[in-house]
Formats: sequence, structure tokens, C-alpha cells
Amino acid sequence: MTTQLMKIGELTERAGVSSRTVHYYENLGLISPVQRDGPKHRLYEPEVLQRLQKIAALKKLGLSLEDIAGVIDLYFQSDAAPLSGKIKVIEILKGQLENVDKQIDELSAFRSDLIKNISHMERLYGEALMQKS
Amino acid sequence: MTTQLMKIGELTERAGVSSRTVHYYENLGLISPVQRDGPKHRLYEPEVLQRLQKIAALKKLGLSLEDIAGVIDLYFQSDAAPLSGKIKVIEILKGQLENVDKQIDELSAFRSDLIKNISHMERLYGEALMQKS
DNA sequence: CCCAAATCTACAGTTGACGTAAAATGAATA
DNA sequence: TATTCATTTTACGTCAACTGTAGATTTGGG
Repeated sequence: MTTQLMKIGELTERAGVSSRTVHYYENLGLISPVQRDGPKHRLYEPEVLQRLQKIAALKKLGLSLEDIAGVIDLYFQSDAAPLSGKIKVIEILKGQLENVDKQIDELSAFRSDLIKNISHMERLYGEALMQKS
Repeated sequence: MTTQLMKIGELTERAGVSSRTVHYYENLGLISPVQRDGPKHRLYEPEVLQRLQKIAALKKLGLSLEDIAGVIDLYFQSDAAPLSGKIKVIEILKGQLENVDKQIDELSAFRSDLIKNISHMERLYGEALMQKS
């Protein structure tokens, strides 16, 4: 069982964030390296990369880092977690699903607005060309 | 022609933003009151309300206020604008359309991820209940 | 063993997006 | 017209989320 650990350099390159940010997130409790009694340089499990990606996604949802700190673990909970915990997870995930749906609706509305604007502009564009001749 | 001007109080209430925000936006050049040589209190045309709403929408798209400053005028250009301007507007609007589509895609991906997580959790929930009996 | 590259710690600085408190204004009322 | 009192204005303060950086430490390779 070779749990493929990586140093912060590889992690940041793969996740597309700076090492400063990684330290910052560690400080907020969003991620953490493996226990390091011996080595002074941090080592990370591959799961941390997943976590960073999930954090980015949740940020795009509009969650603050503090909010994220409150839910990030839900996504990486072991299947052996206590039943009460699982029930709560389901609640929260469903809440997030609602939010996502709402945001998709909003974006769709904005999208059709855009399309309306574009075709309006293109109509004007056409008229202007007509007058030129 | 009674151009129905409003004071900042009405504007903020209708737009759902604070007066501080309105002043801040004015400072960034996002909006502006009518010329006030005499009165010290700002007066706004109804169009400013539209602008504030558009700003809110663009913010939800993830644009910074600075980004927005670069495009907001495109939405409120007179139909009599020069042809070259209109062409540029169309370009930019189409660029935004691409962004919106990308974001919708991302959200959709996040959404199905969520659903997968939820059903996974519900499966575990079920199993846990089975073992309880 | 030695060196260059990577990492660590700690503290300060920045940026975006506002909040707040006190002074100034102006519309209604006495 | 004088007063009053809600609105507005202005200037300074705040908070989150980074980001810079400088000097000390660690590490892997020759």
C-alpha cells in the first residue's frame, strides 16, 4: 500500500493555486497535510487535491471560505461515519442542490437576456448597413 | 417631458443596495447622478436603476466591478451609436454569452456530482438502517 | 559534505466591497 | 421665517481573501 504522497510544489501545480494559498487554507482548517513528526516539509495525500478542487467549485457557488470549512468534510466523509452524521450530510447536500438549481435558473435568464440584446444589436447593425448604401 | 428624477433613498430601496454602495459605484464610474451644480444631494434618472440591476446580474456572473465598468455602458448605448461601436458591442456580448454557457456547464457538472453524492449517501443510509434491525 | 532549489515561518501589504458615525442638507411644520 | 428632523454626504473604518517577502531551514543530488 504505497499511499502516494506529494510535496506542496506538486500539489500547487496540479491544483493551480499558490503555496501561500495552500498554507492559508490549512490555517483555516480546509485542508491538512499528513502528520509530520519527522519531516519539516508538508506531505499531502492525493485526496487533498480533490479537496482543493471542491473548494474552488464551492467558491464559484458563492460560498465563503468559512462556509466551506463547515461543509467540506461532508464530501470526504468515510462511509463508516455514524448514521446521524450521514443524515445531516444528506440534508446539507440537498440544500446545496437547491442553491445550484437556483443559480442555473438565474444564469439561464441572463443568457436569454443576452441573446435578446445580441439580436437587437444585430438588427440595428443591419439597419445601419442599409442606410450606408 | 418630465424626466422623473429620484433621490438616492428611492434608488437604493428599489435596487436593494445601500447608499454606500451607490456612492462606491459612482466612484468607480459605474453610474452617475445628473449634473448637480446647484443641489448637493444627488438625483438619478430611472435608467440608473436598470444599471444597478445589470450590475448585480454581472456580478453574479463572477465579474469584478472593474470588469463591469468596462462593459456596462454597452448595455445602455443609444441605438444611434456609431456603427463601429455597435460591432464591438456585439463582439463583447457574444464573449459574455460564451462565459455564461461555460458557467452553466460547470454548474451542471457540479449538480450531477451533488446528485451522485446524495444518492451514494442515501444508499449508505439505507444499509445502516438494515444493519440496525 | 556541500550547494542549489524547494519549503517554512511570520509578519506586513493589498484589493474589493462595502459599513458606520458625524457633519451637512433640505423639506415639512410650527 | 425659524425650527426640526429625516436624508444625504463625506471621510474614515472594516472584513475577507488573498499575496508579498525576507530570512531561516530543509532536502535531494553531485
